[in-house]
Amino acid sequence: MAGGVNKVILVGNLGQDPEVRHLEGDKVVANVSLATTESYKDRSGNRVDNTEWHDLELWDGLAKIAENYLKKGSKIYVEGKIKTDSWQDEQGNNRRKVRIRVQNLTMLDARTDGQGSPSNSSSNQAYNNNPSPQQMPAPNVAEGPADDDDLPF
Amino acid sequence: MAGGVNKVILVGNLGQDPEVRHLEGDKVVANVSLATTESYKDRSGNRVDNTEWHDLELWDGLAKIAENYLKKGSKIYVEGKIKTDSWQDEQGNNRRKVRIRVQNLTMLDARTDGQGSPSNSSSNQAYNNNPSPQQMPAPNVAEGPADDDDLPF
Amino acid sequence: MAGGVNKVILVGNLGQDPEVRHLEGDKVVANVSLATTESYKDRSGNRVDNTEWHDLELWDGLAKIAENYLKKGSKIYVEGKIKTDSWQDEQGNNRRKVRIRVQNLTMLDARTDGQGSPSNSSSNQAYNNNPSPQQMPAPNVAEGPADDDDLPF
Amino acid sequence: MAGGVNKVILVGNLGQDPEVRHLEGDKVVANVSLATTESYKDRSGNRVDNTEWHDLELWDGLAKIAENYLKKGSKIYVEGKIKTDSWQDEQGNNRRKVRIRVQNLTMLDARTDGQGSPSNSSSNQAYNNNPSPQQMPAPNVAEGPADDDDLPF
DNA sequence: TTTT
DNA sequence: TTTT
Repeated sequence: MAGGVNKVILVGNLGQDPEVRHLEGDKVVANVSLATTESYKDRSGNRVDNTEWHDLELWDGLAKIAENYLKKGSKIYVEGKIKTDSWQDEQGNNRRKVRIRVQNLTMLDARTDGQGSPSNSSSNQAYNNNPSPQQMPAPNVAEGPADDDDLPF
Repeated sequence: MAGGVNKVILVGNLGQDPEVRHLEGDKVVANVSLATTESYKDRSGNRVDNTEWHDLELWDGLAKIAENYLKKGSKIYVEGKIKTDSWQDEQGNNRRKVRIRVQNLTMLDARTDGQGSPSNSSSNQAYNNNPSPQQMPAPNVAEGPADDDDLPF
Repeated sequence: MAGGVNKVILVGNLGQDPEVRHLEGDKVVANVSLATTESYKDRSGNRVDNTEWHDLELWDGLAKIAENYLKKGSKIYVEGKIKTDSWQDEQGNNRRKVRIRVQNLTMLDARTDGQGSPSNSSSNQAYNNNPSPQQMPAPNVAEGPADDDDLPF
Repeated sequence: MAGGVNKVILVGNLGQDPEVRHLEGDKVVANVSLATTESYKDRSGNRVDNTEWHDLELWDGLAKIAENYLKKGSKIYVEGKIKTDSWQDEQGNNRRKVRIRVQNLTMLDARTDGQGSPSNSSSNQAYNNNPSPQQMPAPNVAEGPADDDDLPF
């Protein structure tokens, strides 16, 4: 035993729409590719962008949030942990893939008009009284069982 | 460009002594393998330990700290960012390796008597010979130029 | 002495325009009031919002960023540390005020057209008048000396 | 509503034994005073220690951990959120107190001999085979209901 | 592959 | 005092 902390905090944009798989037993996984870009000036004073791509894995309630509210370009804050998957490929080589298992997600896009869903702009009234998934993103959601109650309304 | 945050926070123990290389131009790199262990009870009530290994990369002042004060078993707090190195191997395959570039390091071992180590690793010698309580290492060091002043005493 | 970590990570919106003071010797301070809102359902299933207000203190380069780019409503990510100011008030009572000393700031608003503001606050003027793609703000800025170079263009 | 992140990460030492209160309905609260010390050299090259004291509040399972395993001097990692309590004092003045509501706790002391309890040194073997509360701290515990199962053994 |  |  050792105790320990394994925590990742990212703010970035999705490079693609989430890939969501519904598994047996009501399990859901979403895979999300997230870019974090660092911007700095090099010695010559030129601005340089440096982008790191992160493979996120979301389960159950968080996966449903991803499925329903995230898409290519969405900006999110996530908290999670680093997790390395290991396996052997067809040639018998040991392979490893590092992923971020997401434990908390906050959407950072403005929601003034349905986040790119073309129609259905919804007033705040509508948000409180009459939410529907297409209109109302989940601002901050933690990992947990796959109840529909994980959806934020 | 996009702005973004790419932050990792780890608390764990070194699996091995740091590997330190002195490069030309006073540059120093240390590679450190850090274990973070998560402990939980499975459904049958048995305690299960789950260890994740992280490849840390430290430069310059932080690398010297690693060289002089860290060894197998040391417990540390680090803050850094995820960074993927990509290259082609001899067979022409694209390879990727995820590392944590360390930006801040705090030593968490008690320092009362040589961090508990009975024997005489050379780093420990230096550690034990020189310091008096008032001079003991400031266990929290940030990334920066490789001055000797990065050493905490 | 003990080593230690004192880190705060916040994502929220400014409740007011920043208050900026230019001090002697080129020092600049900005005070910013930041709301973080937590949203949950109570037992009766009603959505409840819980807002915490944080007093941020930014110095020099970060203060200039605040002065030039932030205003009431801006959404930001900040990293900093907790810091308690203590003093005696006029009645001789000991008073304490907790502030967040900001060390890193990332702007999270979309920047497509002047950050959504229709009118002409002077900071926004500067923001709108000047920029070409190469000059756009680098939304992620760390604490450091008060050079104009801390401004992201 | 707004989404938002309010996160605090601290590593430090208890200034006093925890103060624990058992409330009706099986609720338990622990108040803990935690010091985080920052160490740096001033312009004259003298080492300066700067200590910040944090008022932590732990509930239920975490409070029991505090009650059973923490004491003056213990080193811990905590994760939590900032939370301001407001009230009126006897003179009718508005008063505010900032506290850290702890959501995660990791004990960082070496466990070689009962964390300062003088006897009962326990090998790792003992840890795996035969743990008893006095010997075996809780390495990493998250906030949750007050089951005895929150105790780590 | 994102974002600006 | 923000935000939705």
